[in-house]
Amino acid sequence: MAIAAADSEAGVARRTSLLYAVKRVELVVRWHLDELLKPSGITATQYTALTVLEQHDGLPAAQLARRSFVTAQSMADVVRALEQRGLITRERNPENRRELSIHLTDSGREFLTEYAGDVRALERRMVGDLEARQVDELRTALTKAWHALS
Amino acid sequence: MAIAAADSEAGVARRTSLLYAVKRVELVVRWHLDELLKPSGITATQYTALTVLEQHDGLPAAQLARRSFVTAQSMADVVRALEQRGLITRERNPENRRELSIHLTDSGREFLTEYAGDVRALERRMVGDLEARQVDELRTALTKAWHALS
DNA sequence: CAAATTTCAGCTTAACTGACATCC
DNA sequence: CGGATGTCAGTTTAGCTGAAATTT
Repeated sequence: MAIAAADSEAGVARRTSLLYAVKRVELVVRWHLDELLKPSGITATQYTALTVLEQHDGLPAAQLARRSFVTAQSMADVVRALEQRGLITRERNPENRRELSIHLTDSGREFLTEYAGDVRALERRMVGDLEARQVDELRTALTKAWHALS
Repeated sequence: MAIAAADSEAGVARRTSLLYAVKRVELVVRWHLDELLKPSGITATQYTALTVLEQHDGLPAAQLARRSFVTAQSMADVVRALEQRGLITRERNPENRRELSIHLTDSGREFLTEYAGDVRALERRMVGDLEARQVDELRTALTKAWHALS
């Protein structure tokens, strides 16, 4: 989807709408990420889930869904795919019999290692025209913006 | 869909991935925009097209598509919907007989005026925790990031 | 002839809503 | 019982690809 436009034009320095600015960055980032992951057969959504797991091992699917910004039902498909590829395993949480804790397998960790470089390169390329301080400020601003609307 | 995760967690101040940060802002912004536009029956995509037209009156659909980040085929549906609602008109460009120049109608302009306040409020709320200088830097950083990946 | 615009047709596929069982 | 979690089923719908006509 899209958002409010506004761009500079021959001479006139019109301020780009922030909503539009966020949108287009997200779109171009997604496009690059899709390209980058294409050979692996892993979708960007699946990749996100893996990186979330990397930081929060043992999460149940429902919580993984929240952190990945999809519904639990959608996450079920993602989890199934990742499990079939052997990148994750699920095991009953002994503390809570209704939960299935999800863990990265060695293969899953290897996968993340394999692509970490490319993803980092993408991120670096994205902020290639910014100074380190500006990158930090961008991250901070985005995080604050997210909190403000959540 | 989504992107590389990484967040702060009890104590540990892990740096949030920029890709993840952009993604989640985009998602929450879209959610608010959808809510805001829901009563009007206009989708966020249609709204974007209208704001693009506001700045570039007379654009043919194919160019409108590019600026709205969708294909020409997708834009055709958007344009049809907007035309049916009387928010835009299309007329053959006398300079170029294959083109259909798209123009906002008075009704289209009224629509934009009607929602401009709410959209601006959303944007302001989004950057409510930032100083004016930081907002400008955010806009600049996002624009540079987009250019760097385009 | 290549490139741009428009439009018809068909699809796909990712994510959604709804519903329900299980468990704490 | 309220609130999570997991899972089955069905749907949608937005945007896509493909293809062709027209014009420059």
